[in-house]
This record gives sequence, structure tokens and C-alpha cells, in this order.
Amino acid sequence: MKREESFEFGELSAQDAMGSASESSYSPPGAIFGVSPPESSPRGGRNRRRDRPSWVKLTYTPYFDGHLWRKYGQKKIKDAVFPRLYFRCSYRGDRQCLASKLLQQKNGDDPPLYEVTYTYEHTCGAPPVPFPDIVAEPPPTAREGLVLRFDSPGGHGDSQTPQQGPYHQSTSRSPFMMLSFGSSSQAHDQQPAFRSDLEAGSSPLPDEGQPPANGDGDMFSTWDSFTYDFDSHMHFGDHSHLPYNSNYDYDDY
DNA sequence: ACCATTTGACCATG
DNA sequence: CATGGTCAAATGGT
Repeated sequence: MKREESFEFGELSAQDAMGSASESSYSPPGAIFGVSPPESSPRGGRNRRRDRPSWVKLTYTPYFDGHLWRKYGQKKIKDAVFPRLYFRCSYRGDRQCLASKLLQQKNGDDPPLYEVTYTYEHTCGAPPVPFPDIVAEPPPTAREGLVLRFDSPGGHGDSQTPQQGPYHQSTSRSPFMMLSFGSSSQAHDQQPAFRSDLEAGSSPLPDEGQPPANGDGDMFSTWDSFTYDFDSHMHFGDHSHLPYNSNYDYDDY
């Protein structure tokens, strides 16, 4: 009947919180989060669901937001044709990152659009995960035949690789996989068919009160740079080593 | 063998 | 009371 998306944000004043310029993945509501996690809530009153800061975002690539998530649930919503997927930061147990996100497919379009609702910012130190493993291998001589390799973070080698299922599913329709590099310098000119992330307010929705969205560089920027920068050999997908995820590390249920 | 995912049930919130 | 969200155990995959 009605979407109960909660946009309860604190105040926009924690600019220092996101001073790190290294964070350009997806843009949180402007770095609010004075609303501390459960820590703020004494045992007497757990953080009500409504107190949780969250921001919605529309995207075609809900799985590639620069962070690793572990799916912890799926539920079929009454008013939704598609089930809702629940994800949690893979570092939850190691870094107590309360960041979580829930996916909701909006349409069964060919390029399905998803509504991602993020909750809490990543306190795990924003792990560097621009995208799936992208390895550009420019030939030593001719750089016209640049070879791009798209690898899913689930190859072999690392056993700690969340997002095995999800990735497989979306991989088939990931707009990113359809990237084509022409000889021209500027390739992205026509047909912006896909926008990595749409703003929740852009939709037919009556301005959901989208947060500041600040400079939002979004990972697309990364791609842009990548597209114009692959002059030398670059190596994306820095999968150092993920922390162990002891399955569940509940604080206090 | 390990880990992430999967599915169902339980709990919490509204 | 209903819906949504999270937990929890099992299975599969690597």
C-alpha cells in the first residue's frame, strides 16, 4: 500500500566523518550518522528500526557498489512481485560494520532496475572494492588491442568470496559487461542507456526527500577514469584478503 | 574442509 | 494482527 522507506537521517554536519576522499563508491546521505548504532541504545531500548538511518538508491547494478556483502536473507514482500534480498557487510563480524542493504527489484525489465536501501554507513573502513576484478592488459606494443578482462570476485584462489550467487545472477545482465571500447578517445557519447545509479528522486516518485547526495562520484567515475586512463597497465580488483566472517557475530540479540 | 549461500521459522515492529 | 526483518540450520560450491 505504502512504502515505508525510512529516511530518518540525523543532521548534516558530520563533514569530517567522510573527509576521506578515497570514498567515492556510492554516496551516503551526506555523511550524517550521528545516529550511532546500537551503542547509543542502551540495553533498555534497542535501536528501533525506525531510528536507523537509511537512504534509497536506484541502480542497475546493486551488487557492485564497492563493498562486499553477505546475503543473510530473502523475503517475498506482499506488495512486490520480486522478493527482497537482505545483505550485510561482510565485515560485520570483524569490524562491526553495521552497514546493510536490502535489494528490491523494481521491474522485470531486461535491464532490471533495483531499489537498494542502504542502512548505516560502512564503519569497516570502507574496504577498497571498486568493482569485480577488472584487469586491463595492454599489449606491450600495440595499445589498440587492449584486452580487458572482467572477472568475478569468485574465481579461484580466494576462498572468502561472498556474493557467489548474486553475482552470477546479475552478471548476465550487468550493463558493465556490455562496455565497448572504440578506437575513439571518447567512447561514452551516445546512448547512456544505463545509468549506474539513479536517484530515488528522479523517478516518478515525488521526491522522496533524497539526501544531499553530496558530490557523489559513484563508481561510475571510477569507470570513467578507468576508461580514459588505461594507458598503462592497471589492475583493478584489489582482493587482498578478506577478514574471516564467523558467520554470525551478533552483538546482543 | 571451509565458507557463503539457501530456505524456513521466529521475532519485532507498525 | 499483518508484514517485514533477522536469525538459524542445512546444503552446495569451491
